[in-house]
Amino acid sequence: MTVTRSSARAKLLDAAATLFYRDGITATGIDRVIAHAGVAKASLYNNFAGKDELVAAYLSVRLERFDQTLATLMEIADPLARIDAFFDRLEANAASGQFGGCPFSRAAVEVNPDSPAHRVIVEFYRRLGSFFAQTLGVDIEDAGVKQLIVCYNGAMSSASVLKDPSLVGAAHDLVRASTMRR
Amino acid sequence: MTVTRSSARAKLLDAAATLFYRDGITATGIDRVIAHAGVAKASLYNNFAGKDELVAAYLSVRLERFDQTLATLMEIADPLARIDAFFDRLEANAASGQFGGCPFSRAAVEVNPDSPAHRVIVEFYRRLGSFFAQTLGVDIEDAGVKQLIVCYNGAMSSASVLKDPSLVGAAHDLVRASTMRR
DNA sequence: GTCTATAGAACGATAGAC
DNA sequence: GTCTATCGTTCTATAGAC
Repeated sequence: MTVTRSSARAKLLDAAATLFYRDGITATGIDRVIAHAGVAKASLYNNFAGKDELVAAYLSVRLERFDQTLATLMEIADPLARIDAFFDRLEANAASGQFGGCPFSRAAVEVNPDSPAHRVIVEFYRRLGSFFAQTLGVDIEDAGVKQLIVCYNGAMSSASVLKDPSLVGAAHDLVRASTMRR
Repeated sequence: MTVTRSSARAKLLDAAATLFYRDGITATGIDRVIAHAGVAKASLYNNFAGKDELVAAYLSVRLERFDQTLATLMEIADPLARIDAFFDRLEANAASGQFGGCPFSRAAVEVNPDSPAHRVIVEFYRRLGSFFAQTLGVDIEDAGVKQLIVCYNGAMSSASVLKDPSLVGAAHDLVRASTMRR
């Protein structure tokens, strides 16, 4: 069995999720990750090619979870109700204690553009745009999609920097009032 | 004249502005800053207490420039035209080659909350909110102000991450269509 | 002399890689 | 655990301006 092997990998991904998101990627050293995971340093390099790959894997886990959320939301038939539910989830997240904004846009500031992590970030925004486009029944290049992306990023960024969850509500109001909903 | 004195400091602030904004703060080492500025390492520590203070000074220069922009915009009497002009400037900036999003929200990801730089970031958002509140003729805690902050952050963040200036235009459309303008 | 500039060595700490 | 590289910082030593 490869129980130990997968366990070390899982513990590392768990520790990475907590530390990279809470303290930042560059500010979090390898030593801190393995200490928090409770594994040996060699276990990291057995499971990942290096820190860059660990960062990419951390974001991939986030992306998977995001996909599941989108799949759940797609079960809502009414487009307007679906978008409402999307921003309701955002508001709930922002109100939670560990909230620190969008993990992908946060990471985008810290990773360099040719990093494997950057590909995951781009993929996240592609899926976000695709979700909005499907819901609005328009092309992904549509202005309405762009407005929703602006509202998402604005909500996450503002609520995070100013530590004020009510800004997500402001973004939600903006979405309700905007032309894209007609 | 104290040409030499102010020159080293100015060169350092110039180099810091370029490198911190383009490559990120943590990714930019002291050695790279002084090499780009063409000054000695001691000159940095003669003019600034350390890297943290240099980062704070870099953001303070940005804040000063932002203040001048706001002062110019305040000369526009009509509130709606003033906000239009604000987002027009954003669009122009985003279309320029060196655009990399809001320097303050970018820095917020990299500096720790008790850093001197963080105080400058908070001050930036205070002045941005104050500008919007004055223009709308409402309190700084008003929902309309929050919506404008969301649009600003959403525009800067989206256009930067996705490298698509048209997202600033989408944010502008959102502002035009929103309830805050009635 | 005093001040600020220069170049560069060297410090301890910590990074990522193996 | 050990390697090497680099981080931010401090210090030595010297040159030029007022």
